[in-house]
Amino acid sequence: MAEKASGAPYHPLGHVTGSTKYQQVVEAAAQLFADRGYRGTSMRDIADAVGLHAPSLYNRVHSKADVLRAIIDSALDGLVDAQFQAISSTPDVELQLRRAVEAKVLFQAQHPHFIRVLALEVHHLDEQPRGVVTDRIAQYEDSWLALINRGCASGHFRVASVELLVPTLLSMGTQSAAQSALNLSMAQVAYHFGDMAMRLVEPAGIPGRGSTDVDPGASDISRSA
Amino acid sequence: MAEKASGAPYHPLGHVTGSTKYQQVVEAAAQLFADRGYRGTSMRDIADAVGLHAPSLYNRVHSKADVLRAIIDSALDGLVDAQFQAISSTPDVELQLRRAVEAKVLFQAQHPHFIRVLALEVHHLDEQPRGVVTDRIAQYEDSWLALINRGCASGHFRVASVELLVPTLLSMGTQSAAQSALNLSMAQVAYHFGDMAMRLVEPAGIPGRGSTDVDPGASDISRSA
DNA sequence: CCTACCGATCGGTAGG
DNA sequence: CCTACCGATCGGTAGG
Repeated sequence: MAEKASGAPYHPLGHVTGSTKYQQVVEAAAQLFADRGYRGTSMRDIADAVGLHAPSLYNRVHSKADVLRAIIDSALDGLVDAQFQAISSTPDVELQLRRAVEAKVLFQAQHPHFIRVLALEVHHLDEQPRGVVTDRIAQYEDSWLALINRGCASGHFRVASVELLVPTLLSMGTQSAAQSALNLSMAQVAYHFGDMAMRLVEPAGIPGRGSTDVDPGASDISRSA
Repeated sequence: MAEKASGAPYHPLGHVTGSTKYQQVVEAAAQLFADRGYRGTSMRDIADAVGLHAPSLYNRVHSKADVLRAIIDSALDGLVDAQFQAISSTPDVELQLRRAVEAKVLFQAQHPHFIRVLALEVHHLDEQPRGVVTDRIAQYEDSWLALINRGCASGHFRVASVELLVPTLLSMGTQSAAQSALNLSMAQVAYHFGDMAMRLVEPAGIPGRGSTDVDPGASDISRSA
């Protein structure tokens, strides 16, 4: 899926602090894009970060856009893989959800720069590769939707709106800044988010309120503007 | 707080489709920054959007960075105001939380471009104004933390980690794309998110699991990388 | 609010 | 993997 220019072999999840120069370039770019944005980072910035001059970068990559594409593909590879492993690890839908959230939160904590670029910079891709990426993102979100729907169908989950729940689950643990300030391990953070997810799907619902009926007028607040 | 160059009066929440040319500039810039990013948008783009030539923009604003600052201030004004109104509307901490979530989700749905710029482009501000903005964001987040802590102290809420809950609450309804595809009104969407928030704080916890003890090893999943 | 224009920086190429 | 350099575009100014 991702492309490269020279002989460096591509490895989907190989950004565990890369050994090849290509991986070093992609990782340095991910950190810079995450900090300053895609348009706020020049090829000279990336070259400096890996100890090269800007024109020499083009022996490793085809273009700046290809570097962005490699980062986004890598991030998506990790998320999709984590989701696949969580779901295939057990037939228990509750355990699937808990493990899916934990695996996602852990991957996000381990690769915050890639995740941030995926979340913020997709719109800088050209139309064609952007379509491929957004299709893949849609597939990934559908796998979460299907997981929740399975749990609802089997009676293990009860949820007012699957379409509003899934984005909430997907946003969990996205801001790694606050987490690192806590005295919790990544595994503990992941576990807490798993707990929150289970709360959001539990069939018991909210005590003191019998159903999940929609009654928007019950607590409206008069707005100023 | 926000600045302007000419005689246009500044109005904190005045971006209800602006009447003055200054407001038109800020709103057009918000939409462009949200779509293409701050660095991906030129002053010429903004000028085109309001029917001016680029140099004429400087009769309305001091610089491109000032436009970004005005957008971010406006978004923060709206969030802070919504939070203040929700909390001061009732002494009931549960109702405070529900209304705070609803008001926040509603404001986000009404001003998606301003919210997106606030979330994505703060790092393009110069160090001094960025410090002011990040301080204000921290204050805003603290008001959520205090709200949850009040509920926990009074026994109305029970939560495993306030520090991990608050970011989850703050991320609710941030992606307005999925919401608009649903056949729900903004008020209904807000109500659903309010429900989710109440689920996350309810003292009953998760049935079938007695406590909120941390036991990260219970459901670990072997990772590939 | 316009035309004309500036210095700086950008992604990328030439040629070795 | 380097030096030298290109056309394009940027934020912003001059001067009226």
